[in-house]
Amino acid sequence: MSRKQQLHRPGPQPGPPADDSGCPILHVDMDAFFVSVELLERPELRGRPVIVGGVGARGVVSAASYEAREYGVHSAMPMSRARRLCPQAVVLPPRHKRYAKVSAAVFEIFRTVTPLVEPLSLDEAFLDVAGARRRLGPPAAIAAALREQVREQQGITCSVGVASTKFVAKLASTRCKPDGLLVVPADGVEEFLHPLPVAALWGVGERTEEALTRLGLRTVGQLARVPLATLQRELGNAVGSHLNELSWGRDPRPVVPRTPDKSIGAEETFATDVDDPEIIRRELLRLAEKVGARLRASGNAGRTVSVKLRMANFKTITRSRTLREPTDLARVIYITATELYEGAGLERVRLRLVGVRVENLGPADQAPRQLALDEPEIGWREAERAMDQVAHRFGSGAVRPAALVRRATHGEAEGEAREGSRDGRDVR
DNA sequence: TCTGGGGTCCTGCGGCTG
DNA sequence: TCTGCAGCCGCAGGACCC
Repeated sequence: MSRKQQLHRPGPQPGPPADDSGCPILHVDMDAFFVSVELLERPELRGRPVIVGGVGARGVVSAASYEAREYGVHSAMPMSRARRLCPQAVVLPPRHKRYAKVSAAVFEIFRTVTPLVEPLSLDEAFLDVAGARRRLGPPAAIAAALREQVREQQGITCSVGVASTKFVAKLASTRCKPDGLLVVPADGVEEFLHPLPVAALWGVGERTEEALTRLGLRTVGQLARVPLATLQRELGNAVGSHLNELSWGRDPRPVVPRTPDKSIGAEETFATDVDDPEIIRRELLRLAEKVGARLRASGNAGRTVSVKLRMANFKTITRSRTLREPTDLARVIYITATELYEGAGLERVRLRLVGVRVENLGPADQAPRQLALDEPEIGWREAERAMDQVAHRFGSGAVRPAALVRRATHGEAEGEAREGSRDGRDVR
């Protein structure tokens, strides 16, 4: 579902089985995952162009069926453009909870093979099957069995790349989509990689591709032959050496089942641009509540609060502040975010997006905590935990700060209170 | 054409400190 | 006391990923 999938080409012709003896890494990627899940409940849409994505004025495509892709529709494309390219497409709003449920079931299947499962997103993961060979057979056989189980148990298809490294396995799965399996033998990595366009490499996005094109480099093979020092001079030390390594198929990263979160954030694009500071502040409050609740649910607290402000012309600025102590309290996050917003001097500027993020995370139970002089013994922390419990029992809208419910008390639907702020209307 | 929302990582700069 | 330097940290911006 990524931009990289536009690089997809038909896989190699069937032939004798490839040598998978040096290939313990599997990359499993669900095919058009969000669409596939929707089709489980709407089988009548099979074979038709289907798009899952934001249905608002500023939505983008989250996933497109292969039929829709034939019209040029792809993920991250503005929905307005997608509708123009494929007016007959059926457009469905995303249902992330539903996808998360199917994803969890698929990942359970993965874990019957190996505990070394590294999720990349809801719809893809790396598996290290080196330890499963004696029990389940060679990697290619394990991959085939996995694909079969996912199809049988969940009714959706996936593609699997089998290789010696994560990076090559990922390219292999992209290459054999949809519903495919591709083994890249350890001694065939260069032959596989070098004809590919440079944009196939991890870390080469639009900008880097432009820079490489300016250097006359279009394929991975061409890039591989450029001296390391030249790449580092043109792209920076880290990116230069990273691309040099990848171009030779070198990627020593192991499959890591769980990496701790480094930041937790939330952001919102308004349906129309907003220049009313009161509405912006209310949105910051809503986002701070959301981030605080997610921090507490994950058991984390963070020291750095940052806000993101995107103006009507798409210019984006961020402002951050590091606190003396880590926090997981929405109140602290909100106060800090508001001060950062006010300090940015954008109070009469039209904004299209605001975001709040907390970084420098660590376990909340190990965070030092000093009671402020004016803080009662039972204070905001306890109040917010009580809110968490109410939300857990009755749903996330059951209890909220007064500033976020005023409109609902005027006899309007709760959901509209939020939509109101997104519309840029004054909801005080 | 008109660009979501969740993240990670890198770079450059300036301030602080020993 | 002042200066130069290195290392660290905080901050801001940007590129990239799914």
